[in-house]
Amino acid sequence: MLLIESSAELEQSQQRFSIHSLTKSYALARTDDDWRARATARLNEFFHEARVSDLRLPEIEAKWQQRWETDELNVVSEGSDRPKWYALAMITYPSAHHLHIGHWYSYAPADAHARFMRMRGYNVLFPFGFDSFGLPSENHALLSGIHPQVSTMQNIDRMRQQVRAMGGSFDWTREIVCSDPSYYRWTQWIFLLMWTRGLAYKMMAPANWCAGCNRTLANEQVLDGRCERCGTEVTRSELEQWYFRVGAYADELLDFSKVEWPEKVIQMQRNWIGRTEGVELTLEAEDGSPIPVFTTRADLVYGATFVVLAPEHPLVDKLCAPARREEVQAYAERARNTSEIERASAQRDVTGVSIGAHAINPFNGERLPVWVADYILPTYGSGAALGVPGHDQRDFDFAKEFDLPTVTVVTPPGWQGGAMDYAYTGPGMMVNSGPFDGTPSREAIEKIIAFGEARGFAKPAVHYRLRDWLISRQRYWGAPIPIVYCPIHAEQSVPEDELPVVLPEDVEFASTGESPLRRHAGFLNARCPTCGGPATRDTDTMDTFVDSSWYFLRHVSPNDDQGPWDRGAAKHWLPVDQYMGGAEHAILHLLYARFMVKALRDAGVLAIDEPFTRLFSQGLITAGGAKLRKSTSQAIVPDEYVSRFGADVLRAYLMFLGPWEQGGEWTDNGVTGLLRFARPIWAMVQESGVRLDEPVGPFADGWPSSELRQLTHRTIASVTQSFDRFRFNLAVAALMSYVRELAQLAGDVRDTAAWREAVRTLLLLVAPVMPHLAEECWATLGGAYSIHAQRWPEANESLVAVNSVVVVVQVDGKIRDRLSLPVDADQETVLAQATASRRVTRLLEGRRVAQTIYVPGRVLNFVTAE
RNA sequence: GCCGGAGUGGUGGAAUGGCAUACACGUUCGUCUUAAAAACGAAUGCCCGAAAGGGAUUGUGGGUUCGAAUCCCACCUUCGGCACCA
Repeated sequence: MLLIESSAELEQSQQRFSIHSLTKSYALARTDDDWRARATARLNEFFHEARVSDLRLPEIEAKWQQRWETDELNVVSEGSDRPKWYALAMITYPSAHHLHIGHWYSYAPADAHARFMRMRGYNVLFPFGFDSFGLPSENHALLSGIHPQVSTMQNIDRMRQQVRAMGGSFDWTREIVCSDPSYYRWTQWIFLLMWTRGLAYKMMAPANWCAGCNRTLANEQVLDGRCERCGTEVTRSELEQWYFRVGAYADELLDFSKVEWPEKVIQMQRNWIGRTEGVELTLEAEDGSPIPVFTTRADLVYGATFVVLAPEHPLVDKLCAPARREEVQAYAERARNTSEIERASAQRDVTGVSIGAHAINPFNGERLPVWVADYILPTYGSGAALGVPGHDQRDFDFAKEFDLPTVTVVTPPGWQGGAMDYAYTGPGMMVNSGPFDGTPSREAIEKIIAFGEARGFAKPAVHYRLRDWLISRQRYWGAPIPIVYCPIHAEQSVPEDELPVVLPEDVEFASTGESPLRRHAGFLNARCPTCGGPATRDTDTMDTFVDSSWYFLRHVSPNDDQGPWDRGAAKHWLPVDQYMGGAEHAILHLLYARFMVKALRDAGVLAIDEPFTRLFSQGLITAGGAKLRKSTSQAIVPDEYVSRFGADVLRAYLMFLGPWEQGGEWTDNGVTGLLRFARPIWAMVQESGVRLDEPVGPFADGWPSSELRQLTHRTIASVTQSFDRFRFNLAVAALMSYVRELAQLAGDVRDTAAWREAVRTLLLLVAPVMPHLAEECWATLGGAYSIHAQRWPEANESLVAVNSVVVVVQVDGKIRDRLSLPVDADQETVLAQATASRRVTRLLEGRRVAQTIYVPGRVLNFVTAE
């Protein structure tokens, strides 16, 4: 007989329990028909009672919400000696007039997890904030005439109420509102710090302009050539704008060794940063001007037959032959005016113009014609590229269109030396490459770089797709950029003690969308901090992503007026231990926040490297297949469900829908199932006869006590593990099974210690999911207030351990019987029982058993010959 | 085109090398009711069968293994990210 697992592995496998095996073992061992029938009859009666008991969750919820608030139950204590846990759900944008089901989907599980961590003994900081600057409020003001300040604060009030009604255990004393001067004062302070350190700079550059919103956009805010907010085609316009030098941190931003994030998010950030290693070659134009070109394929340099510059390239003008000037300028003009979306959609249309100049390939001295073409982007690399039509499809198409020669320098498989009808991009042997002929192309890359480096026309170079973060917005409702312009002293920062630069309230919104700051004399006119003479303020405000890239730092000391955060508090609380939020912020917000933290660290005002140690990226909830976005306000209003079923039921339902990271489709089909879960808990508690202020007492041996205790402790293990892994759906499922089994057992175990333990445990395990119901039941049974301040139950390992197993008997891999055996049954016993099975012997009759496989505690497989 | 995730009953989902379909929703029948609703109970993935029982089954096709939803290869579908990026 072949024993698959060693005994050490067996031991391990017995201790290690999967959620599935626990679920399976829920079924009580006692299953004789007689007992089952009686239990069922009792159950019937009991659930009938449950109906009568008339659980009124909305009333209970209001009561406890009030009490928790009065008692400041959720206010975190600074002096605790418990380990700290900073849990944070992504800051909310209060553009909608109310919370929709998507907000609930984000906050309910986050809240449950924070509650779980509190009960596990952590001192949990769990604050809430509003990312309240931004375009929608301003656009709303244009239509309604209501000042953004007013509408924003109204929205915030409403949302605050709703979050409370949800039973969120947020610490409201640490709330922040980004549009409050006490907050944006420090946003401005951070801006100036960046400015001082050269990380904020002003530059004239083509910027993404959205005519719909009347503002510039960061690259990250342009989706498929359109504005992420209003869908208007983005055009490029030459503007002087403020940038944050994110690029300076590109390499460090690629280092994820200090975070435990989902691989998917890390991958997306890597893509976005887009680091490419290559080599920069310097070609020389015939007039002596150096033309740097970037390439990742140094092995192809001998295959270059032309050079292409971006239409915007500064050398175009200088090198252009007089005869071609007119045509080239027209082409460049056209390219500039072509929006991104057109440039992308005109996919295979190859366009370009020769500028009538030549550059020398330093490797072989060949004269290469110089062209401009819009497939070369001014912002990537040096804005110039070698055209290698033999080995690059775009170059190939280009050469074909304009009759430029093609040279093969890397042999394709089976190449006979003829002309190719496509570009070969794979590896091969070097040919037509002077001294490098016969070298495998992969090796040639390094050799050619070394060759060029030794002669001074090549140097290794790294390029990034990531570009600096454009933060200027030509709008009113944002944090003003604290810079003034003096005719004598030019750009000057507003002195720290004059911060914040406050947004004037008496403004008129122009229907054009032009920022009212530009025409507000009181705001515009300032004084030069150096000479005291008249100066003009910068009228741009900062991108709202600036506000949200540091708010988690402010939460540690939200009312500090000496600095953006208190050093001691920051040292204690940071970084955020568990960050939770939508996958749609995987790039923008998370990347900016990481950049900000690194920049602040290097400025010496912060001592952490990463803002968020753990990240949970939750999925989107959809309705009718469409995204529930704040912009498409076809929102489902949760308040209705709250008043009908109770917040606890809605919370539990959202957690039960499926894995949190996957998101899901909203339907109200299954809500009643969760009501059917809540009601028996309530009814059972009423009938339980348990007093929580009395000791549990000594446990009895034997049925039903020991059975019930096993059930209880396996449930503890399973629910705990599920919370740890953010599998809220499984936690709820385990609790549903537990309730059912308890109801069946109730009649047999009343007045036993095991029963008292079970009821107590049930309430504790339910508390994170249905905090109000749990608190109410806890109080009903005389438990010490509050259940949410109790310790999470510990699973007793010896009760969790499985003591009897079902061994599956297979014949040729097909299951033919199941044997119920003690967990320590030896092989002989198992084999004897298996061979005694009629179903097995029948199949083995007349066949020879060639091999017997036994996996202890799991499976016995008879493999027959022929 | 490149990178990554996903595909399991009528539906949401569970199981990550060893009992496929836990837990729910829905459906059918039943209890209660004058009736309906609600509530509760029983049955319920598919095919054959009155039943006992048997068979096929985790997007498709192949492979590895005593054993595959799970690992490998190819393909299909779908979602997300990147994309004239040199």
